[in-house]
Amino acid sequence: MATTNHTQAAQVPDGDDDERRQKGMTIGVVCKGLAQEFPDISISKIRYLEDQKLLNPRRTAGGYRLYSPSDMVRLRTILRLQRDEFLPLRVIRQELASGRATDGDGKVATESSHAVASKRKRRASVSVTDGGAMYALEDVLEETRADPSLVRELEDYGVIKGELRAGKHYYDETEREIIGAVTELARYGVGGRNLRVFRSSADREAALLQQILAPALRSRNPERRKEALEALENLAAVATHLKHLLLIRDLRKIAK
Amino acid sequence: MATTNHTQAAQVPDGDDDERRQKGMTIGVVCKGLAQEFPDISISKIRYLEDQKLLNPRRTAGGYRLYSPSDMVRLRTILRLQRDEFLPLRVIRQELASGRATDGDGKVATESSHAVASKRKRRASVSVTDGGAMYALEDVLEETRADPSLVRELEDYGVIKGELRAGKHYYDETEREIIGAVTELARYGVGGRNLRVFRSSADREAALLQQILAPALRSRNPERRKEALEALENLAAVATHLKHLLLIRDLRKIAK
DNA sequence: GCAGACTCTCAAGCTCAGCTTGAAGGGAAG
DNA sequence: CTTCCCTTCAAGCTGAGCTTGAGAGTCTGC
Repeated sequence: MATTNHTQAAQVPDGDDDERRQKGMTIGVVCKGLAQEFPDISISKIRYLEDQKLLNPRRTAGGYRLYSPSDMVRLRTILRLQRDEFLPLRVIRQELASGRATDGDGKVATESSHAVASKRKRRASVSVTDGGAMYALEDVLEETRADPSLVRELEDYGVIKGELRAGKHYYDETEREIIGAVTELARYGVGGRNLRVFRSSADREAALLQQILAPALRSRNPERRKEALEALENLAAVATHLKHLLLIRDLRKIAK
Repeated sequence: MATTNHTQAAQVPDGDDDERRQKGMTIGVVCKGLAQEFPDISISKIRYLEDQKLLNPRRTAGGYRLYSPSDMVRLRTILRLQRDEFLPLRVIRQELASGRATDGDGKVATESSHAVASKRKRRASVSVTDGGAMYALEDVLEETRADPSLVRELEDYGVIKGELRAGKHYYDETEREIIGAVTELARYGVGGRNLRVFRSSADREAALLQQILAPALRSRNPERRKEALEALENLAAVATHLKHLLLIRDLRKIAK
């Protein structure tokens, strides 16, 4: 940790940067890179976080951990939630699982440590209005560590559809996250065929919400339409929250 | 926590209320009073908080602690910050010292109109493992601004069930939030009968998750069971996230 | 193809926050 | 005066969040 490097790239020839992006960084490199912002990071701590199911980096053939850029983002998020929001790991895990934990990123150099400002930043992926960003299949696979056959399955089921550009498949942000979530579920043993359950309930709800907001949505008055879109988004958020609560309620019966 | 009390108020005649306001309450009374919202409160814990300089109640000539109403507010704030925001005591102490801790219930009337669902801070309620806190019907109505008839409707539908203690209805944290969410939906025009949609999908998912974790949940090995419970919780979070993404996906088609 | 730096797993241990328990006693109220 | 309820203080317990060490394997450059 003692090394005083501002830019961690400085030590490394430019050529390696590409290589690192592809291959990922080893745990020691990751650790040194984070030592700037998080002085009490350590290799063993990073391994511990993995042990606690907060990370899941790729491995080399020999078993070495390889951290991708998105692993880094996730790791940084974890450390920030821990340091700034005082969240226990168990809660951070949940926050990440529920997609709630997009943090403010930033090359913000010296954020005076304990500024606990809750910044409500809405994720693009949970917004009805599409951001428009697209991601290549290979990037998505790398980032989510998804099984390619699972992606095909999702396409077959019509859950996602992607887009074909120049012979490559591209997915929007929501689709990317769907793939991530499904991959996560698969790790717990929820197979592709079970997704029908989720899909059909989403369809039913969408129909319900549409029905309620249909008049406003069809309005030619742009102001009114915008309001309707906002309402739609809020409704979606509340509906999701309610569904979660009902699920919890059911699970509690099961669990006891 | 040895004492076995069901009802905290029942033991005390009405006339004492004034007296208590002036003289303050003893630690035992305080403890019983808080037991509804904070089931794991205890006399020793309250004393511990004082030891940690978070409280400083008056004393009688004989050395008994006497808690004033403002002591109660402070104590409640402390417990809420600890339970809901996961703040360590050291941080709570600072927050209180710097006057930042205005949170909680309060008679703060300003929160009326534009309070658009900004209270997403709630974390405790999304856990499968029930905290055990209970809230009186009137408090819930006041807090969620729900229509009493709506609560009845929910009970009739079997969505919530409440608990009858000493002639009063009590609800747990999840039920309280369900009431809040449903109230919010009602404001957008989603009526009670539409809740079937949500309810049935929750039921289906619960069944699915149960099926997957059934063996582990039935395990007699407590360690294994605990792991299963954690997995259940994570699964619930991911499943909810996925449903949200799917809903968003559907709504996008509708919106455009 | 070997040295040396780096990494792996797994079990045990360590520290601190946040309480709990028990002993030994004094105050409050019927 | 008796019966709870309350007091302090010291010791102990539990779980979260890592650290350490042993023993073994991997990677990289020369």
